[in-house]
Amino acid sequence: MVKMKDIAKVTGYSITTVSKAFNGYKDISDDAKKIILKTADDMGYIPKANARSLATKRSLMIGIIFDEALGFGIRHPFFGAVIEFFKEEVEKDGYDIIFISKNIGKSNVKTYLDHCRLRGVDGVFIACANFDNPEIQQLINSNIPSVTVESFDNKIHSVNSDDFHGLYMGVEYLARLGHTKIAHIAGDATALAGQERKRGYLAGLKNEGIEAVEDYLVGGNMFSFDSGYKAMKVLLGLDNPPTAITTSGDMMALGAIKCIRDAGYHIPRDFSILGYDNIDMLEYMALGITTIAQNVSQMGKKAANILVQNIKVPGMNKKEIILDTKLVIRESCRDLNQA
Amino acid sequence: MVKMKDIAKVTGYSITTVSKAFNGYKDISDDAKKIILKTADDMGYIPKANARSLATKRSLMIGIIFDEALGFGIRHPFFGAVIEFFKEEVEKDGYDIIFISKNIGKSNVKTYLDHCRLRGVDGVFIACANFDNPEIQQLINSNIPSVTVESFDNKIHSVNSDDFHGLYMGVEYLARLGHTKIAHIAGDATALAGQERKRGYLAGLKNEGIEAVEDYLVGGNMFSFDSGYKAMKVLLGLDNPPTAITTSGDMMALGAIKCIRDAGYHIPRDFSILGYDNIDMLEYMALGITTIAQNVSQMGKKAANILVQNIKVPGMNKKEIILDTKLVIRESCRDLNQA
DNA sequence: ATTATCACAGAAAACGCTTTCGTTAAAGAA
DNA sequence: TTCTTTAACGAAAGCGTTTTCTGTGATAAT
Repeated sequence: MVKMKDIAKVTGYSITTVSKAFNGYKDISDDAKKIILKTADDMGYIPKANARSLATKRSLMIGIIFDEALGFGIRHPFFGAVIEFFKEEVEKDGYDIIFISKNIGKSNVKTYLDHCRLRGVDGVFIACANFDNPEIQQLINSNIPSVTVESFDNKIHSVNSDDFHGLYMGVEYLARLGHTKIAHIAGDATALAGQERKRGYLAGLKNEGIEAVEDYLVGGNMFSFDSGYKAMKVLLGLDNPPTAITTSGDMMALGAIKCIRDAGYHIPRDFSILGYDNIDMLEYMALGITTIAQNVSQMGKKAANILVQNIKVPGMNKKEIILDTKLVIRESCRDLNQA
Repeated sequence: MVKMKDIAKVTGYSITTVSKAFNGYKDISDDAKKIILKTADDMGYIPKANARSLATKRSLMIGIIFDEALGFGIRHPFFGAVIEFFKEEVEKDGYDIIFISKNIGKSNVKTYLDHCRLRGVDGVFIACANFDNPEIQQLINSNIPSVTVESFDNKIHSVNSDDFHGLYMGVEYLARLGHTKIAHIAGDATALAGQERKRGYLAGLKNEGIEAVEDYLVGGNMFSFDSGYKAMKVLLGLDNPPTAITTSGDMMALGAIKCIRDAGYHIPRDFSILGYDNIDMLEYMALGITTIAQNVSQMGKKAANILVQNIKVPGMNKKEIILDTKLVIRESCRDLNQA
């Protein structure tokens, strides 16, 4: 592999000057620069990131933390998408992403922070994690710049959706369609998103003058398909079941739909369903599912921008960005007015 | 950050001996080793991968190439899953994965190979790529070990599904249900998978004594939802439309289903649909879609194993692995016998 | 008692790059 | 002319490891 030394030899310049040609130093003549760059190109020179990192203490790598109970990994319908947009954005600045897991190989790397240090990442994107996890705390208390989405911790930058308003908007829509018996399948109560969406649901109800029914508020553990299925099952068992069901995530909505269908009912004839997230999958379903869309691409991009910025200017103030949500109307909610 | 030098100072041993303690050298006493390891642990020592790579010329990083026209990136329903399993497997050996794209930042990195060299990856997993692409050729002709799935090139290890038999089995199943008017929405004709599945379809037909109808063989560009939708549209326009439609991918099947539904028909009453791949998404659909499952986890794992092996013993013979496919029966195919 | 073997340890070079600082010659100021 | 500034360049140290090779004292073999 051709290295700077080789270019130096061919051009007659020193290694120092060669290096300067690449790194925008001013104390080098235009001539020298031109010759060196040309020669480097001809010789097919590619700098070695490792060596460079060693010298500069910058790796141009960003770690991704993906600490979710569901085990989807990269395939997670929501976070997978956020990461994709995040990745595309940081690549513009020359960063590569790397997945941070504990237990890497046989080494003595045992924690997220260890792995970050091993690879010398310049920053870390905590895409999905429980902030009660001591390992996560250890990480965000370290000197490694970090950003997260869909969660909040005052030690770290975050970008979130306006989840409160999202569900608020959702029940507003349902009420407009004539629904009064509106349920909510809540997401993880320990997650910010789960809490906010539930709050939005409750506030939406109040706003419409609808009294909250205790039985209509179910779920509350995970955001999963199964959890949605189970929650729907209890809703179905009620003496006076709801006509519309809001959810804290599309996967739960999908689970609920499956449950409804298994019970022999039809959507939206018998039950109206409102999803949350607007994951890609919905595009491909035969039955169009009405949902509250998060701005996934913005979420990924903003997170990327903030992190990169923080890497460049270390002492940056904590930023918290809130993204608008949007109601995406498809076919899963019935208009009771035109019965 | 604590480095070997610090451990050396504290323990009184030399840097050399400290290094030996970590790397399984034999010319070090048990005592020394124990003391060094203990001290390292106490001091929270984590080796720096960069420095190590520089010295060893191994990076413990594997590049992932994801060169697909669809633009899904990481979110690709099929390859995303393969990559996840691949990742989990290589992590056991201490490898991290990194996504290889051209045009990385402002650097003079312009090709996949450039990016690989920049990062010094030990191997590369060509998850999805067109082997006619000169950049891909450049890469597999380099000295970097590589492996691919769902494609074939005699220069590189590959793991594939028995796609031929998959579709063969599919039409066999459909014929058993009483179907004789069986169509096929073909995948990309330039892709091995697309070709093999089509071959399997044709062979299956012949095996059942069913004459192939030219009009029943449609599609042939991409594996996408849209492509499936469009292909189904022409099938629907036929004077004598098929009763069953096999596809070269679940996304196409989903597109076809949408098309059928938009046209006011019902599945499986009016048309039977057979998917291919068994992507995760199918689990969550209200209508269970019968499909030919590829063994995604095995595909990812085998690819990982082969690549890691090849990294360790460079001159390894080219391997080609063929995985079994499996018919997964759900609800989308109608049994014509019990009409 | 002498030599060969062995177990253990460390010095030093190497990996490929960046960056500080010093040097030189030419140009400008006095 | 002499002094100061400036532009261009290179020497060398440093980043944190690994690895080869040499050295030493103790033990075993002769």
